[in-house]
Amino acid sequence: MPDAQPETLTLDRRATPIGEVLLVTDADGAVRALDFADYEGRMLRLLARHSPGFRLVEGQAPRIVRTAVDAYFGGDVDALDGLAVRTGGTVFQRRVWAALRSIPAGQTRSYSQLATAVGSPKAVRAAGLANGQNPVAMIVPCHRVIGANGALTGYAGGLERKRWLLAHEGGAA
Amino acid sequence: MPDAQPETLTLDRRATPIGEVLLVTDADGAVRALDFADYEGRMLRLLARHSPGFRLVEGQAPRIVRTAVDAYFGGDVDALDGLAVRTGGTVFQRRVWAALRSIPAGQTRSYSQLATAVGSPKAVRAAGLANGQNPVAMIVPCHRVIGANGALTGYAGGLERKRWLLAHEGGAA
DNA sequence: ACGGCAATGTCCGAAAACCGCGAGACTCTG
DNA sequence: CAGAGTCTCGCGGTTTTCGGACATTGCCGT
Repeated sequence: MPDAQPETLTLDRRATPIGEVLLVTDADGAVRALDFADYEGRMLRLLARHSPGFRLVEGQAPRIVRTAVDAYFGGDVDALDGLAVRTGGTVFQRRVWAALRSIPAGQTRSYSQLATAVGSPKAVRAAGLANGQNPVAMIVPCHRVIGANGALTGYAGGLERKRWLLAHEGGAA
Repeated sequence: MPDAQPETLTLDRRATPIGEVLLVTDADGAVRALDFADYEGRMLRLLARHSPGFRLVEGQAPRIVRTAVDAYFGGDVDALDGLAVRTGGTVFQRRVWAALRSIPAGQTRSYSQLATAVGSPKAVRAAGLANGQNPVAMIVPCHRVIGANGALTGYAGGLERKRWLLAHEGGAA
């Protein structure tokens, strides 16, 4: 009488200039989560919300993912564009995350522009909130959203890293 | 820029003596849901709770599953015992559902016995509720639980069917 | 015998709180 | 007066919280 087996996800760890990152991928090679090692708790919480009842085993992420991450930090700032991600979340959240992926490296948007892009021009704060709940940092570039006045306002991994990422991508800021 | 692809599940429909049943299986061949066609809404709701963000396509369930279902209705009442199921749910619910699978065809248990079996002898009502939220009818035999006085008390697919199933399994009742 | 009640884990709906914002009004300096 | 800080408030989706309801049963008082 075989019974329910939870889904198995792979947890990889990679060193980067801004600290170790955690990289969770599924059986299809899609990225389920990406976060900095010092926010492991937060990542697991988001992961649990999107994929209830999963099981995490340490291991290597698919080569295509690993090389893309390394290439990004190596200077090829568009390297993450082709990676497949898989997340749960509400309709609104997915719209926000999809909109994020269409912001090219080196550019930024304001929260207001983001809200407008998903069709709810007045849901500015909600957009900010959805932004912060993105489980897949960097690949879904939530760091490219800043305040209307140019201030960096907030980042789940710490403003230091947001600043570093934007500088790395060579934007005006 | 590929984006989140929801998990794809297969929906099969099979005719039985007590009406058409819906049969949802995943890529691993595990049964995610099984319910009667006239309760499709309820099934989708449970499915959504356990596997948020899935996509359903009509198709055939794996042969091993189809033949088992047919064999069960054909008279081999133990045919479903070997099938793998996969569900979400809380710890308590999973314990209840696991306990259900250990009730042999042709036998029944009371809600009280069920609660005792999962280690919470006083959670009788809770056990009943968990019973009713079983997404995989028949394979997880929630119909084999009846009132302490022998009454059939309730069944998500209708008491008619509960009665039919118990008679089909040849129990004393 | 019959009716009422307590115990238990979870879901459901409603209401309230929470924010990675932004615009406009206000103050306070040079 | 210009300009930069500060404060206040409205915005809207999500999360949290809370109060019921339930596929029961055994006990207690009448």
